[in-house]
Amino acid sequence: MKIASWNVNSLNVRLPHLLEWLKLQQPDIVGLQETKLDDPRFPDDALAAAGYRSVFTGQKTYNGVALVSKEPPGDVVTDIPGFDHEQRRVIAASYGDLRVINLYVVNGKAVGDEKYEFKLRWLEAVHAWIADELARHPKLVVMGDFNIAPDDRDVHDPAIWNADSILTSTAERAALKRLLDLGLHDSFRLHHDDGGVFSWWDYRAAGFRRDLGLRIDLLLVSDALRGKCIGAEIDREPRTWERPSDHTPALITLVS
DNA sequence: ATGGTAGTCTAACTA
Repeated sequence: MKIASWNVNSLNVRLPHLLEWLKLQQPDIVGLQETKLDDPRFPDDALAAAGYRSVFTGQKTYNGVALVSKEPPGDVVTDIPGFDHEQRRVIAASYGDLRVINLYVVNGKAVGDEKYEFKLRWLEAVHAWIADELARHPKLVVMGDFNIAPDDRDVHDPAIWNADSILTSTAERAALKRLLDLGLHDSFRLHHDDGGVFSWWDYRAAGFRRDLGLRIDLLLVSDALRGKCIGAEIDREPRTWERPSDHTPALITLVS
């Protein structure tokens, strides 16, 4: 089965891209971030017509996450236990014995900013939640826009994206490592050692044309899924389409 | 060093 993560930066604008990509790739499960839609406006009818079930938790203008899938979801969670917050950034669901958590990690704005401090607190809460989920669901995928580039291979210029920069700072990377230390693996790195493969390019300064990107969209797989993850890719194509999201989909292939 | 773009919404915030 194929599982994907895509920050669509407004599902209202990007629905045609999503529908086209579902047709092309036929993924089984897709986690969306930054839908920027409140729940009554979520296009679940259009996705149902394309053969996909949807669960979602959204808000106007900002944030918003969803899971769309060919199989019906169960046991849906839309808040970090003990960390309820108005910002709609997490959704989890079960598909048989597979558990999927979809995250839109806080951006953080700049190192030292109050939003950065919130990012680190939020990641601590997510850590506790994932530890609990993993104890109950050995077959776990944690996907999303992590807003953290794991290491220097994942940035176009390590001099710019350094230990003091947002998305690459020491504390952010340490928080990601703490998640991985629970028994999760960056699926892309199970299959590729090369640098320069990115999932996000800034709209500004012709970032995509110049390939000034970062790899911040990740799918983490648990120990129990590690051997079943037979492929991990980033599909650059949707980023080449007209009026694209600034992110492009990341995906994995799992065998049962 | 600055500003560059996009989305939501028409002012300013977020990324």
